[in-house]
Amino acid sequence: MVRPRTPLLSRERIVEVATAIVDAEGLDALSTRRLARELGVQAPSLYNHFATKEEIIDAIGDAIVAGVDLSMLGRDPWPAALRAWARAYRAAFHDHPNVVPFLARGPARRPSSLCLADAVYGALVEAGWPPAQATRIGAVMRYFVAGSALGSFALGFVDDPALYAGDYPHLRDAHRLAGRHAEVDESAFELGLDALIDGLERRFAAL
Amino acid sequence: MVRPRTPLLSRERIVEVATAIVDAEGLDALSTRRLARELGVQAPSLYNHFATKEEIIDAIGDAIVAGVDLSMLGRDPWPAALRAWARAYRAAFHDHPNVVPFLARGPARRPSSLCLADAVYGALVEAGWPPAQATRIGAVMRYFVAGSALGSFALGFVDDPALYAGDYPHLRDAHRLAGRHAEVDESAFELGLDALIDGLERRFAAL
DNA sequence: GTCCTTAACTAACGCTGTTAGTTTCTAGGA
DNA sequence: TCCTAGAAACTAACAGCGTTAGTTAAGGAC
Repeated sequence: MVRPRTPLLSRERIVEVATAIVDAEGLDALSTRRLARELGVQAPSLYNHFATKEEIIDAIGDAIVAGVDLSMLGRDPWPAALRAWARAYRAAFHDHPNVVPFLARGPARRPSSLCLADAVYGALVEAGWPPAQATRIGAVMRYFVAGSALGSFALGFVDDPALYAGDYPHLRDAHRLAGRHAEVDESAFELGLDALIDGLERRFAAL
Repeated sequence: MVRPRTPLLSRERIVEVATAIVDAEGLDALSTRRLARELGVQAPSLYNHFATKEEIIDAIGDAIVAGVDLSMLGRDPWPAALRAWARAYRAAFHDHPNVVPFLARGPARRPSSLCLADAVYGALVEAGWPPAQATRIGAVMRYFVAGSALGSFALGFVDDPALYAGDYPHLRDAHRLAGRHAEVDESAFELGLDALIDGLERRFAAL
């Protein structure tokens, strides 16, 4: 087959199928040949639409971040806005955990990441935070949300009492965490978010 | 060359050289052939000491986490201990940023990670935190530290005013962040740590 | 109608992690 | 002291990887 009557590929379709593969089987499962096969095409054809495989993953990340709701920023009072936005941010990551290590790494030239940073920073400055502090709060929130999405804390513990019995006296019941990982991770996120915003509000009051 | 009189390889030596490669050139630069070459050996020889390449990276991670100071936990008052430990944890990650995406991912069967979890959880419970809360605080701290080590926030911004001028009204000065990334990331970490522990102390007082 | 660009192709490069099978040395037991 | 088992190196090879070069035909612009 040479140039078909209607194009077989588009950036959108490539990103869509690539996202499905990564979500289902992880970043390592995404190879150019595999992706091309699912698109009904040969691998080198992808290079008509993306310069490198990394650029494809970048586009996946951009699409995910673009889906984060930012409407509360600059509209609601900053503590409530920050809280709601952090939840939306985490939810977006949570739906695509396999992309998080890539997302959180490296410079974010991605347009939607910049848009997000702009909205958060802008909302904080308009609320009365000094610019230098607003920058740092943006960083803190990214640290916390990215860290919480990077991998389940609770799933880090294996459901096998024998593993902990001997050497780790305080982890006697840690094997039970795996079964309740969703609840544990969720409530830990909420606890951290509450404590963080609480601490920030006190600093804001003392400005 | 066949079996030499004294072994050329040992797990320690392999991990040492592998760590140097990853630190200097990133995870992608670590291939079995490259690692073997620097060890003066052929690639398959590595498989006499490790079952897979992943196991080698796991050992790198274990060595890094094993270097984190835990002595303050259970000795100092919990807020001070938590703060000092978080700094030590971050510093360990900071020295090996290329390993963080791997470290923070997946189940931590690594002995030193379990040892660390045991110490943090134990210190909190002994200080008077209810077990369920202690678990969540451990998770929160891992979220925050891992997120902060995963990638520089400030380096996410390129030192080029033109990139932000048009579309991102609040990021007019963002291009200056790159030049001060160490200071910005450090002070953001300290701000977040302060706010977080502040918020936790208030919750502790209200128990 | 001509010409340039686009989007597909085939063939190939050097690299990757890993396995199989071979060889030789070391360590331990009879 | 000899024998054996296992350890630790090797060579050769496999399938798959990302990517490039060069080819071909269709589409759109003048």
